[in-house]
Amino acid sequence: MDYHSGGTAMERMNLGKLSSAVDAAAGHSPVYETVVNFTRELGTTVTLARWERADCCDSMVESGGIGWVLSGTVRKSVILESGQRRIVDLMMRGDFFSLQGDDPRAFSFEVSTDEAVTARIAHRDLISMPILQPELYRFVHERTCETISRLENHILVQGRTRSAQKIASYLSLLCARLSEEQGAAVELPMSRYDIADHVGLAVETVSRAITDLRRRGLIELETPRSMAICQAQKLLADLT
Amino acid sequence: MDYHSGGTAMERMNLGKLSSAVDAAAGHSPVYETVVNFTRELGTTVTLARWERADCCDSMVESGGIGWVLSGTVRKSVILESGQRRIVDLMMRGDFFSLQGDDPRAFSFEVSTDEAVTARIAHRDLISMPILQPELYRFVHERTCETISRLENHILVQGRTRSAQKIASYLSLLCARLSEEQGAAVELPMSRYDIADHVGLAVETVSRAITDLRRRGLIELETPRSMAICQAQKLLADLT
DNA sequence: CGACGTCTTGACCCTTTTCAACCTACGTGG
DNA sequence: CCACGTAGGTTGAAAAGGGTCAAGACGTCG
Repeated sequence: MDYHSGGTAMERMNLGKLSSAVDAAAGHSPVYETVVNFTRELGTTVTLARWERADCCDSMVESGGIGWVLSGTVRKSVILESGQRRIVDLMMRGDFFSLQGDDPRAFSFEVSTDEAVTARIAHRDLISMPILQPELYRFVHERTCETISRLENHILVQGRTRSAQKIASYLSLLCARLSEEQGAAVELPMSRYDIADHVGLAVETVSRAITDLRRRGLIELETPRSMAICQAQKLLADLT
Repeated sequence: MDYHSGGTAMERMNLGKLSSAVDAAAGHSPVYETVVNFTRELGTTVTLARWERADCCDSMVESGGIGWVLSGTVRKSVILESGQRRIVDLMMRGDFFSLQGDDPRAFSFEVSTDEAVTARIAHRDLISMPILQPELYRFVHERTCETISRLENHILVQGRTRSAQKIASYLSLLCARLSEEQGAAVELPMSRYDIADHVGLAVETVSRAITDLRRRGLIELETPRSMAICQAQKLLADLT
């Protein structure tokens, strides 16, 4: 077990503790189970870390390699020269992401839920993996392709020209990832500001679009953060 | 050598012919050399195909796996319910992309240059690769991560709020990928319509933005398709 | 309580979309 | 050879949409 040091408010974890972290993530999905198994099988190669809300996980990036999320939500963002923040990706339970230490774009990773547990393999360990653990390396590749799909989906969302379309398709995808059951209320792991910085709209526009969808009865908001999709088909179809 | 059948206007190729296809792609980059070597080393596992302008390369997708471009430009796109086309990714010499036969999003691949040469490994061969050819599989993973970077870059471009910013950052990235030398004139592998469908703007807005950049002296257009960036720094800095 | 962050709403202005026209290059067929 | 159609590109004017600025509501935490 490799104990990583240098995290800000991060708590070091070992594989024994993994179980509790995993149990905390309610509503296991089949894919998520395979990710947990993958993490266990890696043994000492993997580095676990537990983070709290708003923690900056930049210490992960240094050694390169790949990372994934076991619980909670982590966002990948960058600050532009203008001072604006852009969120590039949003990683939730089971999602993988690449860690490139030498990336000139200088992305940073932050936790947006109360807590989050991440795992990672350093670049040096990834190098020897195809020979030592070919099965596991294959799994890495599959998950990496899934990351590509996730990004492609987001490109399709961002490609929408009208704000209501953007928000509708964005929320559809987000809710589908957050909960298997259709129509269930989900706790959004991000603020309106986060959504705005992710889809490329002004906060006010995001707020207006969400209010609009609520008035039309396509979604329901118990609190601003707790959302349920009422008519999944219509939500997408109406706003073509 | 696996001869692929079922391509539309595709010409079957073998590895011997690869050399001529590769030589045709002028201005080799170090990364591209490694991709060519990778292709050669794969031997009979790889399937090559030569396509002509506007060819639809959907036959590639069926067997799943991964593909990459040896010369020319291929775009990955999808038709929305509304009939609009959205271009999700643009692959050029050396770029990899994932092929998922069972993808419900039903992407299609088209050649946008006079000709293009692609290579691919079927899913079934990819499965046995980590054990049989661990070195090469590692290379696949690296290139896949590069694909993630490419998509992330595009998400950043799409996140820009003003059209001049979008087009400026889009063209900067595009020209950097097309030519190593700064300020050289490049032949754009896509029409204004393609650009519009890729960044999420109306064609007219794209045309106006480009004209605007030309008037300001940031870019030069010999023909609408032949473009040179005059002031790379300023092109990006001005439009923050 | 007051300060703060989050979310919402309103009014106004600017940008982009839309619709229309026009231009050029190119290929086809009379 | 020229007329014609088509595809790609550009430009203009009106309409719609989103950004910006300003203000206020709400909950939480010290």
